Amino acid sequence: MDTAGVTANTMPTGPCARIPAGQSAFIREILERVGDKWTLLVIATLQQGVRRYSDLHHTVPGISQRMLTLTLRQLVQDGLVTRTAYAEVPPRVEYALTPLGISLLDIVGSLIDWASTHHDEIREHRAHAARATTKPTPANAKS
Amino acid sequence: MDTAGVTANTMPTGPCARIPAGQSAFIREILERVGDKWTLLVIATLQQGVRRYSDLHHTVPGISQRMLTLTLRQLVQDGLVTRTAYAEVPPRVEYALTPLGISLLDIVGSLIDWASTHHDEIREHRAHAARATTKPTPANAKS
DNA sequence: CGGGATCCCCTAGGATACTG
DNA sequence: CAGTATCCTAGGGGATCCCG
Repeated sequence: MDTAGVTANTMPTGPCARIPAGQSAFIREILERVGDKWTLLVIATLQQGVRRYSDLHHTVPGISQRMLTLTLRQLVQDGLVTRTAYAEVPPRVEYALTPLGISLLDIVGSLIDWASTHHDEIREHRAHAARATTKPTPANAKS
Repeated sequence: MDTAGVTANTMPTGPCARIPAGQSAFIREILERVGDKWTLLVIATLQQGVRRYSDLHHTVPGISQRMLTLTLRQLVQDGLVTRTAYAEVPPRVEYALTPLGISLLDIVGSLIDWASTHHDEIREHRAHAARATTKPTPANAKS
């Protein structure tokens, strides 16, 4: 039974409530930052502490040098990660999260949490989906 | 293997600690679900309550019919949104968040919060980026 | 009104090779 | 070791037309 909204869906007075227009910019921003294929994985790996390039390269499963470099560069540029290069004979470069990066990690944690909690539920839905389109009128047939 | 971990790497016996391998799957899953261009925007719009197709179409700025349809279909299939079609003369279809969708909205809220809090900070970093590569401070080594 | 079907373009991102 | 440069493809996603 859906009928009534779970959390009082009564918003007839205005076209917007909290997220639209103004906030869509933020959503865009977030997606451009962490919505790509590797950023979150790299950040998640860096949560364990300082990591070297080659270290990350084979810790993050399946990432190419190119993508690792690009991802790291963007993260550094955004101030989420620090890059420390040591001018040694065998070059050594270390990457680490900044406080800002760590603060993001917290949110990501929630996201992972959510996914691990509900992913059975979602998979189940996907499974026997393509079923009812939630017909409101059982008496009225529509193919 | 590495020197000293920042946050007590209590995982010396294995190559992975907490996020890698096992969790990367979840990250992947999340990104495939909400990492695309429109999903979060649609969900955010639906937080205001039941919405019709055409309603969404011009509430979400810049979305095409195609993308709206595809996004909604995926959301319905994943059980995040319900689709209710009324067999009327002028067709009417309403979309609404399921409890599952609402639970996700909560997390997204945190994400938006994070973005709105730190986006100045990030923009500032991006601005005068391309600067120092965080040299290991010749006078003092990194902590 | 609420989509489905098509065409087409653009860019994220993989593979490979080279350099300091 | 830690990248950079280049080439190339899959598919995300816009525009357009059509249909029930």
